[in-house]
Amino acid sequence: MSEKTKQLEKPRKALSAPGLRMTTQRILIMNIIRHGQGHLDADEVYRQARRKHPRISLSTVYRNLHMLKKIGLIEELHFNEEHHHYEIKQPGEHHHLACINCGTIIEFQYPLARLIERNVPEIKDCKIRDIELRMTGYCPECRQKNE
Amino acid sequence: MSEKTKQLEKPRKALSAPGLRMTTQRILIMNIIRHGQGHLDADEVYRQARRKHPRISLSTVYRNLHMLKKIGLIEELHFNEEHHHYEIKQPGEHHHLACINCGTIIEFQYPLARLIERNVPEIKDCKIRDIELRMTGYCPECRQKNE
DNA sequence: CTCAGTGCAAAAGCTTTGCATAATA
DNA sequence: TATTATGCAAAGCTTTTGCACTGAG
Repeated sequence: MSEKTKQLEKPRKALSAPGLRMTTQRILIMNIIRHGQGHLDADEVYRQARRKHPRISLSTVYRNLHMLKKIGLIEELHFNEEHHHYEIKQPGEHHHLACINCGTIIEFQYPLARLIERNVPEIKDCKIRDIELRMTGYCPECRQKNE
Repeated sequence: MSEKTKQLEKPRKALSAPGLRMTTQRILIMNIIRHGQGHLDADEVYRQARRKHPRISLSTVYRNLHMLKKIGLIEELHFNEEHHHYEIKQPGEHHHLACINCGTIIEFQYPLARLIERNVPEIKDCKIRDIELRMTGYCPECRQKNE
């Protein structure tokens, strides 16, 4: 529940949290990522940012990526490439794991489709439309009891 | 089919391919990865290798990781961490995508379970037992026709 | 004997950090 | 005005590359 509450926080609200400041650089970076379709790595964000704000520095980009990730506004993805890619965290694919001991359903979001499209050679040239992942196993509690 | 044939090639055979040489370093690295449970990054392989072969160099490790990956003996995994991890490529999870236009089934292997266990906060403390991924979409041919 | 592979050291990327300055709340 | 955030430059890591030498086939 607290997980969900966290995810529903609005960007504006999150960026106005005590101790945070809405600088032009931060807003710019946030907007670039918002329109970036999840394709952007740090350097790409930097290059786009410089078009609007030539004096921005790479370290500012990195610091903001870390910060935005930390407060949950963006997500860091790891594809088959060398660098991290960033995208706005948003409700998307929705998967679940069912505990075979107590029946609990654990839900989570994760952009598996994109990861698979980029990471699995056999799928690289395909277009994924629907994706559904089903897992069974043990929830944290039942796992402990089992061990 | 040729995909399958490729995957069934024995390590020994693959390592004896024309133009390749079975050096002690290469065999050592291969064995370390084989026993590494998929937890090893380049530096870890290097440190373990030095215990048996103190004069081995990091570049040899990197060059062999690339080479072994290229000939399909090991797999490079990208988890939520900074570095790549390597493991022996072996038949494991088996997933598929069904083309909604022509019905073709595209099969592929990918260690999704491990990736999810390491990458998804909600699942980190769970134990996955079964995993099944179903996807629908367009195979490369039908995708082209559609565009 | 040949040429793929190795070790070493240097270079190349990408990311992080220290510090003085600028800007927000 | 009190801090947070920035820009710059330098440092840190991981990974790659050039080159002469070694060793497998």
